[in-house]
Amino acid sequence: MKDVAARAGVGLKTVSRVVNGEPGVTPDTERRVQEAIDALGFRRNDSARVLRKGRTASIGLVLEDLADPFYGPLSRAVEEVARAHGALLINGSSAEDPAREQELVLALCARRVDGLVVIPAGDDHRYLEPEIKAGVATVFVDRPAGRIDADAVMSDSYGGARSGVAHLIAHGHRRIGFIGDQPRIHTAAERLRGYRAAMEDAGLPVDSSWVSLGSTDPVRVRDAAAAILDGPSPVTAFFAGNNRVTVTLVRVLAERRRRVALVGFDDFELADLLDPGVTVIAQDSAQLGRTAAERLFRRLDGGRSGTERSVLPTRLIARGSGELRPEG
Amino acid sequence: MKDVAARAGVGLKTVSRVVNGEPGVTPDTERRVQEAIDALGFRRNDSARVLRKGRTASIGLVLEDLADPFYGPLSRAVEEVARAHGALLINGSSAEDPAREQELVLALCARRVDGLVVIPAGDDHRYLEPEIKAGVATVFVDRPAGRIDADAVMSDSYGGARSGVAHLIAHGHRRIGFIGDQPRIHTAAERLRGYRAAMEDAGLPVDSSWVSLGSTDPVRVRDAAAAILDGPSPVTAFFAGNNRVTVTLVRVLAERRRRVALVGFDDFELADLLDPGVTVIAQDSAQLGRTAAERLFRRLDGGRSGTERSVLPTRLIARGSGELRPEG
DNA sequence: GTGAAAGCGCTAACAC
DNA sequence: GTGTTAGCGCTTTCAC
Repeated sequence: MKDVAARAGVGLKTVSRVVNGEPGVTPDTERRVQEAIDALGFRRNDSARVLRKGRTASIGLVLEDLADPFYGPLSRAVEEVARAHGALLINGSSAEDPAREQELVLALCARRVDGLVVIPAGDDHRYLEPEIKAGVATVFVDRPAGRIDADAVMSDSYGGARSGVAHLIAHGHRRIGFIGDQPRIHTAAERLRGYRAAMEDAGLPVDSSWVSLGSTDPVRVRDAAAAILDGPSPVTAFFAGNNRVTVTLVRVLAERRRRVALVGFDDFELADLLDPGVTVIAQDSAQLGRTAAERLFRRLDGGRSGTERSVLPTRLIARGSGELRPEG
Repeated sequence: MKDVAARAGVGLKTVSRVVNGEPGVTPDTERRVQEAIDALGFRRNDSARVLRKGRTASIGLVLEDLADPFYGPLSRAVEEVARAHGALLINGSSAEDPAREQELVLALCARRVDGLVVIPAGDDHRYLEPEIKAGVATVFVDRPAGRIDADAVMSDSYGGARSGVAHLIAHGHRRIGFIGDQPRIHTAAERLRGYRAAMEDAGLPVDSSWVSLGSTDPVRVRDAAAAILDGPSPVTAFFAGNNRVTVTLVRVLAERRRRVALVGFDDFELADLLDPGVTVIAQDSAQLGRTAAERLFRRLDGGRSGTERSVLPTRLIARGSGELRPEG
């Protein structure tokens, strides 16, 4: 910038004005400056700008896994909102590891992102307290923050699971299995709670052998399903705790002679084209991201209100697999 | 940092040493500094650090759409490599709009990212020349750069399409349709070229009504397929130019009485569970991202060699839809 | 082992 | 309209 000023024979501040489109420069001067800029291939260094202005015009997004189809639309929605506010998106995957989440969040704070959208992997976010106090707007998505009071935007896991299981019960099932993610993950626990509530509503007992929580690794899910189906008290239907589990269960069930009903949490592409189509409790992950990002920018734009929690509704989409009658 | 120094009763530089784990500080001093840091909730401001050091330890990734399943694994792979090199990933979607791509790339350069991984939307990247000259390492992925000489990592679109179409021909098809993305997109053009080559290899004519290039919007693809199937010279098989097209074609073909064979470029989740399973030319998008990111860091670590182009092989996965015999 | 001074590239505040 | 000065928070250099 100094070089540009020298070359154009003007002061530093005049260049700054031109670069930032500020008023108060004669067209003629502006032209000279512009020429110098082009000749030197000058581009403003935003790091210095940030240092001076305090705001980075960037927000951080921490999620579990960029490659998971559930997060694609969410991430995209956050990006769109950020873009509309002139901000860039820096993102990182925690790989569902609390330590890595913290490392990532703190790295983003060190970069002085203006705000943070976090899909938490851990359940203790007290490490964020000083940052939030220092002005980093933070919104949690999909799951609430642990041990601190913070904004959160979530889907109705409990209600969704409850209605999904009730749907299976309404179709005559009495022995229903539940395979979900690790119980320390909030949504997994909530969905399990929804399952239990639906069973209890209908006066049905839950055999502990029907419930399996753990990693969503296909091998684990496959083993769990086999144990439930081949055990002493086999189920006639499954409720799958998420996307990944549903897909694996579709594979497992396709290999079996006996038809087992299935309702999964989360919609997924091509669910309608499978045979039978997979009945799901759909959540709108893009809407989740959009709502969170909008909340974030509202905070950044001065909204100093208390923390809010929003719960977005889910929607049952019947496609066949959840309407199969009990068999065997 | 100044505050920390004051509180600990030491010089600024000593704090800096402690924060960066540099040697030359007595354990006792270090402890005092650490206490002050904790008490004040101090975190180093990386913007200032960047300004001084010149490197940001972050790389930019520009892709078409974060929500597209093809880019998830790619993005994830780039992130993993970046992480291994201690860098953060800033990313943005171009939405296949050249202007937006340029805007995004320049914004990233203004942030002084150390390097750039770009899936180009446009076909003229001369705007990047000053940046590259200024030291921003840049690697193009999936498609080559336009009008500049730059590193690129791509899948073998031509060869893959050619082998896919040859596969259909080997199963008795003589009238094969091609539906692909807009021809200005390099991969789309290459795949079309592969299609033509395979037809020519077999001495088969290509009726111009069999070929349709354009947006991958489902409505557009659906209309194009209908026109080809209901036209005067209907095909007995389709080659789909990408992921999105394949999925739409699966839907279209499922609604028809007559079986039409299908081979698609790009694998996708659940392709094996459809009926018939979808035969695809698979490319390894994670490997694409990994290779590109590694090339990038090799450059950043001083590799000053000339530009390289790598072409990764594709793999035909036969699942049924591509092995259907001509019908009608 | 430690600290003072200079300066990275920019913008805010205030002269001219 | 335009230029000058100070300083954002850190690292570098070099003296102690």
